[in-house]
Amino acid sequence: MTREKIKIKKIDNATARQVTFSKRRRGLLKKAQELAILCDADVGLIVFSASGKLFEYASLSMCEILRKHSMQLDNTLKQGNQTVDSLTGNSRYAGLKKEYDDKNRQLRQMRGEDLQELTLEELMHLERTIDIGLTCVLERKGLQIMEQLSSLQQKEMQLLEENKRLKEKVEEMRMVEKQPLINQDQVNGFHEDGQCSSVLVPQDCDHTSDTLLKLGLP
Amino acid sequence: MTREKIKIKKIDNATARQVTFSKRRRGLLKKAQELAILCDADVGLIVFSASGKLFEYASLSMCEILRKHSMQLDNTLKQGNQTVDSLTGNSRYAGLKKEYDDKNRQLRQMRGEDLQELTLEELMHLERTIDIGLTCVLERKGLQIMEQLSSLQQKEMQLLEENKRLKEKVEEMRMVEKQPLINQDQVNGFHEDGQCSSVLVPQDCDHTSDTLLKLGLP
DNA sequence: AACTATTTATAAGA
DNA sequence: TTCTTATAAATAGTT
Repeated sequence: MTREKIKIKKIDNATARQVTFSKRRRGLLKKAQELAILCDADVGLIVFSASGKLFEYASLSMCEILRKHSMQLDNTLKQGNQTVDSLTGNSRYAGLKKEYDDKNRQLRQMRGEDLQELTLEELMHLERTIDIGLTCVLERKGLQIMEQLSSLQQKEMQLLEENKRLKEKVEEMRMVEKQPLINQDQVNGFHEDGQCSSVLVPQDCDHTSDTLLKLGLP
Repeated sequence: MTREKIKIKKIDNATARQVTFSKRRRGLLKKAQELAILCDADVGLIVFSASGKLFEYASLSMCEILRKHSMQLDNTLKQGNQTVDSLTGNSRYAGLKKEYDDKNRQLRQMRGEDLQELTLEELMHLERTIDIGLTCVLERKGLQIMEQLSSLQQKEMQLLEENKRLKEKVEEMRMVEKQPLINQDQVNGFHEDGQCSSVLVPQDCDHTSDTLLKLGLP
């Protein structure tokens, strides 16, 4: 539906997939609502993102929708079968355990463990998956590094400017110093070498330290 | 959305409402499916017509979707009283859910997704983990390939030997053939060109085919 | 997040 | 219901 027609299959690029998910999810929720209102229908829509986040729409409360739905199931199947009750009990744990084991196996295989059971074809697919992951991580790492670099450069500029200002101030005060009869070094916290103690610009120094800490640098 | 723009409110005319329901219901189900496929999401859609008829779409089974949905509710209500939880075994479930979410996140990050939240240090650690995994997979792939190669070479040796034996047999029989007065070609299934029909060595030929099949070769 | 060229979805009519 | 068609909406790729 747009710049280019697409095939309905899983979008490879993770970023594009995420963007499309956001757009289409909104569209789907809107259409669900419109159907409910226009046609006086009861609609329940549940969407989980790949990362497990939940989005939902329900024309009534979702509970009402699910109650009606399980009623229908009872009508259709009528045998003594899996009711919602049994799903909320122990079998629910078993189901999650199964999913957990599966994710755990996938994770271990991506780390190079438990590869014995895999065929050559599966190994090549795994290799490609890992390779894509590595590429993404390297790209993100590069971005992260560039961010920190530019942040540091900016900080450097600020410090240089501050330094310059301070030097000017020192120079200026030295000039003043030569005229009055009383030497005011002790009072103002300045010394002959031109460096400043923290007394004069405590805010700036503290801010600098904070920034470095935020950057995670020693 | 077409010949004329309409307001999103209940359609007065019952017939028009029914027609619109049919059309939009189909559209909604289609979009739900597309979202599930394109974005690797889990989607469950339940629609009741005003007359109470049920229509639904679920990317997994609807039971799975509803189980996941009730799982999420657990997360939201997590601070509820622990006594009831531990009595009903819910805390055990919640714990597993937490572990599951963690594994899932790790897996997604190894695939190069959800990297925004990571620090540079974490990214570098992730890179190393992936790199090690990739090395292991490549090593295992190499082993797998070598195994298949040596298996094929062994098979080749066997076939060459068999070939040699057969040729000797053919030669031998030709010699015999020259002495008797009666030409036995028809009877033994041999021809002048030295090739053998499957009649003479059916076992061997079958065994060969089996081996090739196990190797996954065409 | 905003833009826009296209594709889709669909309201009305047949 | 189904088909057609003019038009409104949704959205893929881009910035």
